[in-house]
Amino acid sequence: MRADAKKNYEHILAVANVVVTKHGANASLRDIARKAGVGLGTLYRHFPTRAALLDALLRTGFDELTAKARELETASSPDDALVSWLRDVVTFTGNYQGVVAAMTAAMEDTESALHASCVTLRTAGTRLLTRTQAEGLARTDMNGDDLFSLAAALAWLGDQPSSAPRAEHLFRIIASAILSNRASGD
Amino acid sequence: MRADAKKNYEHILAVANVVVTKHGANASLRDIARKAGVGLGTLYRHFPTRAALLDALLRTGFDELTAKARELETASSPDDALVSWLRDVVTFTGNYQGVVAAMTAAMEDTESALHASCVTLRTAGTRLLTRTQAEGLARTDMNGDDLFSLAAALAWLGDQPSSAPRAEHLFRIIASAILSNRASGD
DNA sequence: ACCTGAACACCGTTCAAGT
DNA sequence: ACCTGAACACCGTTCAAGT
Repeated sequence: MRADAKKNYEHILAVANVVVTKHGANASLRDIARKAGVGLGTLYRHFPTRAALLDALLRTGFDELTAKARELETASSPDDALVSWLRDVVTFTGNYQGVVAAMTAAMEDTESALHASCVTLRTAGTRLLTRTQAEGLARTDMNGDDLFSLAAALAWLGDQPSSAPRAEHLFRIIASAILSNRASGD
Repeated sequence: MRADAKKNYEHILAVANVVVTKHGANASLRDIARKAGVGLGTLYRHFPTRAALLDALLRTGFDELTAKARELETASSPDDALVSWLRDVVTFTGNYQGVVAAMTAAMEDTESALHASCVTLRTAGTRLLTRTQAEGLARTDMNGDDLFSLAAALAWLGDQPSSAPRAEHLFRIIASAILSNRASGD
């Protein structure tokens, strides 16, 4: 990558971080290009899709969450590790309003630039869940997809002004559901 | 209302039902007007906001859900009534992709044309929840807002292709969390 | 009273033309 | 190689002009 191109890339990303933090994952790309003082085509050259931009924006955070999962795997009891990590995931994605919808969409679309990151995240969660289940501390009728879905739902609730005030409480309700070690109960 | 106006009103609503069912709650209003063979201003005259259109579209269903809640209150055991009603709410809103976001927004915005319907729905749910709690069959650290949030989250999950296949399973997980009669668990 | 559609200010996306 | 911004096909919303 040429030096000037790299500079543009970095600058667009920095501006995007500000704009997306403020206006959410559906922020105007035109607006980002404008604020970055760059042509609209330049933004598209570096980030051919919105998912590509979001992935570049979130990858550092995703990597940190993956690393965190590994630490927790040895440092904490299984149930504490799972809940603590889940909280981190929800908190992080909650920083970017609307990003969780992009993530659930990317989960299904293997062509999405966000796909790999989401799969990595799900894998990390699955490991923590499996470990907790093995100790009989989490319900066994759940898999990593369910965990990802519940995390996404909690993040989405955090985006809704009507639910946000009780987000922590809703988190605890769902966390307790995961940790109840019953078989598929109805 | 003049006869021709009424006819337009009804026809727009019928077309909107088709379009919103197919393309979701954010469907193009222009498209609806076009397909209804009506000027764009006519649509805005009858439905000044998107929320007003959605409310007109959903009110029948909301009324049915409210009536259903009353029936269940006398016909079923508290826990069965609550879960059965919750499932109906989730199923109904799940028919219109994206409508649940409009509902959570309307919950906070007293000026929204959807506000009253959402409050009515929440009230119906609160009654079923309170009754279940009184019998010691639902966790007591929850209120009607939480129930509404959890219903919304489940409906939202149903809209996400990555979660939809396990929507029923996720429903059961959350339903079981509501029905676990423990105090505020950590 | 009610309807129409042009007008305005925005989008996302593409691509010829420039350096 | 990379950048620019006009062009295209869409939006939501308003409102003067028509019937």
